Amino acid sequence: MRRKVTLKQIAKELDISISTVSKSLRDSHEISEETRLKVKAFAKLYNYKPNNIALSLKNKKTKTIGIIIPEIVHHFFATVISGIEQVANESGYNVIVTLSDESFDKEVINLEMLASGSTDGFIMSLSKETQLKKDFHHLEEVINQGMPVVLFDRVTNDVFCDKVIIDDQLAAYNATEFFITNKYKNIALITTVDYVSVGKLRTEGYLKALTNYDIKINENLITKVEDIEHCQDQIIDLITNNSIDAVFAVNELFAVTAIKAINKLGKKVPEDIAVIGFTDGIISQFSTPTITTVSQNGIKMGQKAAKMLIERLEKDEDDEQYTTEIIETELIFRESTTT
Amino acid sequence: MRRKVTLKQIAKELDISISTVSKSLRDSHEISEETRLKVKAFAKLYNYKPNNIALSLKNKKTKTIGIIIPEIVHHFFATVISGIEQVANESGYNVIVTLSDESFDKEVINLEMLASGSTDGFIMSLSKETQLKKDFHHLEEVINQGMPVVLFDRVTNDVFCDKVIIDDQLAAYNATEFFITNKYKNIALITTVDYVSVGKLRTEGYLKALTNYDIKINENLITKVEDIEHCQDQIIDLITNNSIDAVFAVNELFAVTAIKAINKLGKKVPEDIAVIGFTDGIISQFSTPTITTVSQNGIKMGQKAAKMLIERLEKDEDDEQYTTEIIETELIFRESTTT
DNA sequence: TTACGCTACGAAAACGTTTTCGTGTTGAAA
DNA sequence: TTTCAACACGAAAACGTTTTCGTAGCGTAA
Repeated sequence: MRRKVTLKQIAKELDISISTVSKSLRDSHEISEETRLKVKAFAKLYNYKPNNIALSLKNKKTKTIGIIIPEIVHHFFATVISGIEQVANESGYNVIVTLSDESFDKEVINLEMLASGSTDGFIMSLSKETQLKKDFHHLEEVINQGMPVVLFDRVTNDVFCDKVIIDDQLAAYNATEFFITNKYKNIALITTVDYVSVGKLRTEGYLKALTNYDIKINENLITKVEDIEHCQDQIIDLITNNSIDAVFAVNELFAVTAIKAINKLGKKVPEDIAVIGFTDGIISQFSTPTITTVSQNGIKMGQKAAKMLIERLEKDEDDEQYTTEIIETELIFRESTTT
Repeated sequence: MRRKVTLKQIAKELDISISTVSKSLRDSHEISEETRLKVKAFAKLYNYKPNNIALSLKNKKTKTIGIIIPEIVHHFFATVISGIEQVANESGYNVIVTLSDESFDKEVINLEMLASGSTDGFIMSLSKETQLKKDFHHLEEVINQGMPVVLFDRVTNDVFCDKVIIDDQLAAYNATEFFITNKYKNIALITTVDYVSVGKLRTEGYLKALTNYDIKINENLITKVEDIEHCQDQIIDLITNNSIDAVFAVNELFAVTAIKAINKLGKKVPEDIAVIGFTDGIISQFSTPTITTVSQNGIKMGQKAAKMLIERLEKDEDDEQYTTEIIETELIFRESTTT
């Protein structure tokens, strides 16, 4: 087993000093060409690679970005990671991923762990529990220590940092408006409980659209799902007990569940009831019928977040001017709606 | 902005030596209780956390596991990461994820980058290109340097290391056998090109089942998809031009595409044609009809891989005895088959 | 008084780099 | 012959830890 070779070993082997080896490899003009070539040949032969850890310690930079997300099995978050990874790699950064599992405690633990030297900055989306507790001390702490943080998707106004979001309210407004202008009268909403920031915003967009078009809001048509695992019953209730011709769901899961419920009740999508979802994930693309949905463009979101973070990392003066970037959404028309 | 506090700063502030501070925080009996408490109080006040990078350099351990996978937006890989992350966290390890994007070069670059001190070991699944080239020098290199590697799912016999896989052949055999014993006569196979190791194995399982039950193999019923993006046409051809009553697909995408093609041709699943897929992902769970599939249990796979890696990391003598763990699969019955 | 053994702490090395500064040698100019 | 620059290299510090070893001060037993 050939262990990793260090500058010291090369120096010893060639009977020169460590400094000379280091300078040779970095093409310093201080070193004669003879020595330089000799060292380089030797280094190549032994496949020398500088030790990242030592470099990190010396430079006080790890060239690593920490990502903390609630769940990785959500397609949306996976696409965001993919976007982050792309631009991070281009700029020579690594990406270290941890999951909060929607738990406040895990979020704090992961943040603190990564903040102890492992990463230069963070890109994160808040866990549900954190949004519920509204406790952001852990974020303020790391920001205070000079580590930049970029929040995406599930953000909060209570923390001052860069953010990248979509205009959830506008996107929901547009989806609802599409229904309205296409003569749908009874538009149901399937949404989350209010403490999920994006869910609340999407609900507001729905309400705003109805109000703007002078449509009376019927609370019976609004279902707030408490327990995602068992949303099916609630949704079936909604569809059974009301005469509706359109459903706007704030995520894919609700949308597909609605479609299945509608089918089960002997009605057809989109002929009897049209459906629009949120998040252009696997489900929307492959469900039958395929689902018209609001595309969040996770890749772009990740790319933007990474760019913002890296930009802040690479300039030394830390200005306190934070920006919130809004990624435009798009209504992707598929089979669950007619035009 | 309160920068991170170090031992040196605490020492200076309290006018004692660095050693004393370090020992106090680690509850050394060498230090008087008075000093110990004083230091601890001060450290707590300033929220002292040891610098991971410095520790890594000193201990020659990073407590970090490197993951290299082809794609993160594949649900299966996401579940594996989730499994890895779980047991890694429990053992105090971090997880750093990089993506090869199915490219050999990116796989090599990421591996080398992480091998230069960033991680203690690797868990990876080979990129398609790597499997095609059969070039594993990069893996041998890091293994030779004493870094343990655990390969999962897409593995190779050409590299000596721990592996965790499912018995792809057996799983495919069982799925095919299910069709056979339920009186299905004309069982089609939709699979990948042969250089994808798991695809090949699943194909073999299908063939073996047919052979064992004395069913003549009809090459026309076997479609090897070259280009996943445009698999639809190939699959439509298959179903149009042959009289089949069952389809075994080696992944979710092929399965759902087959179902859509079958529907388009005016036939019904499962009444006219039954379908079994592979991978219990989002698609299988939410497609209409839901898809009977072979569950790979990515979570379990990730957990096992992480356990194997950590076990090897924590024992100092490196034995050359490598094991290949086989995760049992399960046929999950849903609506795309009748029983 | 001497010898010894604690107690409580500090100095320094080590991990692997990079970089600043110092210095010995050489050759050329004065 | 003296002086000085240029060249080529080495010593050492620094990043933040942990740990080994050394030791000053003090109390106690002989």
